[in-house]
Amino acid sequence: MDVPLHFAVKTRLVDLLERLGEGAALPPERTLAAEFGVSRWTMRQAIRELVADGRLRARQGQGTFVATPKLIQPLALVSYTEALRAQGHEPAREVVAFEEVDADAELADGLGVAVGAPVHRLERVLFADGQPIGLEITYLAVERFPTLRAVLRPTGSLYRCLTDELGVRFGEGEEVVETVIASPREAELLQATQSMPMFLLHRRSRDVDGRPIEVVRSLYRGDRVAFRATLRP
Amino acid sequence: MDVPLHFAVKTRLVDLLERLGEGAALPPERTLAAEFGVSRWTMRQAIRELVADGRLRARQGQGTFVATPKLIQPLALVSYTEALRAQGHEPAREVVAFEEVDADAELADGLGVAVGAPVHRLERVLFADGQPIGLEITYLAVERFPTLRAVLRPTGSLYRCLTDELGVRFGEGEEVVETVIASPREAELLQATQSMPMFLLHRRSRDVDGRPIEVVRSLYRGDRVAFRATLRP
DNA sequence: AAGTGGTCTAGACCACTCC
DNA sequence: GAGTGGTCTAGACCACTTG
Repeated sequence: MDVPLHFAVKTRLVDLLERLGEGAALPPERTLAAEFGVSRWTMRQAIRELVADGRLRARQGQGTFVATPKLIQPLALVSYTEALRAQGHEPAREVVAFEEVDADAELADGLGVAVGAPVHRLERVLFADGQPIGLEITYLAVERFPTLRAVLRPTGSLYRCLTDELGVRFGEGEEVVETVIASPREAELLQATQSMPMFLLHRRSRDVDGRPIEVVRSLYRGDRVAFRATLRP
Repeated sequence: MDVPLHFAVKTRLVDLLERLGEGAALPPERTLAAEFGVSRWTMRQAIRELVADGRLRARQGQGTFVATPKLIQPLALVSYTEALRAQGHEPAREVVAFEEVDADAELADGLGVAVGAPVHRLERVLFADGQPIGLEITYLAVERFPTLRAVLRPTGSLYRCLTDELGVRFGEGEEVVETVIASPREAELLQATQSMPMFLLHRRSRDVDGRPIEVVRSLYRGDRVAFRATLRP
């Protein structure tokens, strides 16, 4: 046995799902395990990896299906709404929380306020074509944007609100991208399988005068999303 | 049982590894499972996630240890050598393969050559402080760089060779970043646990005149690496 | 009620490292 | 040889969706 059994199974499953079309249903795990002559654990390990790779989608109580390609999002200071529309997808948002919190050391540093200063905390689930793909938590200083709660339509574009109504001119930002495993709460909000790899993005953006605008922590489903960055020397 | 048992175990393990210092050894899986009153499978699931998150490192035959923080690499058209040195780490490379292949449709498109044209294929493992963190496969057109094999020192910087010796002036590039699960071969080359989440990067870069330079496919260990991008509006 | 994927157990054997 | 993590089995029960 050169490679692990579950990987051989994975390879055979790839053949199978390429013969089936996009959206097609796979046979049940138990049936596949019996057909392949492996235990259900081994079959599930193979399926689990294909789900993480974005090749399959598993839905409890329904079955396992061949997935559609990943969505590619730009890594840039642009509106989620416009970026998605530009690619022919339908964006939507759902507000999970919109509250005021006290800045901890990291937030204070990123927003240029004192530790303990009031900070807007806006947590939203991002949808593409009706499916949840990301969870975004945005922090903005209350001191700088005191009217935000009054001006922002929760289902509208935050970037549009900031630029059009509050006169913000975005300058430069930086984003750190890493992979993490989703927590149960995060997986539930994103309607994703638990323990799946996700992107964790940490963003700090500034306006054209170099003043801090926002600190953003976002979580995107690794099985549904990829990012495109423009590189410079 | 609100959250899955393995997640509760994971939470308790985080407490434990924060009490232990960086580099400290954890008790064996079987011992921990007994202490926590769970099966070894459940304990392994929790440990597996912490390894994927970059909090633990498991070494077969040795034990499990508290990991060091992730390395942050720039998403930019810069030399791996210089980027790593700038952060106080020691870069190294190991050539896995350096051969000529025929361009398939995707390579031909990315390199601006005809399908079937000869293409350099340089596959290297990237190290930081002696540990493998990435696997990089670079494709360059033989037509454009006929002397590459003669000029490039395999353990040296490709970017330095291209700019200093072959007169290339890098312009702009684009990189698509996604998460994937490592194959057994890839995991072995990177001395990583199998089935771990990794970054898959697809890069195309051009010179200042807009001519294609290279197509790069890289795989970075998700448990050891994060990326930093500079954002523009 | 039946069938699906999701979690978990107990136990086995293998591969590797160190003594 | 002893002890470690890595893979795999057989079987159980739970949670969810659809008829």
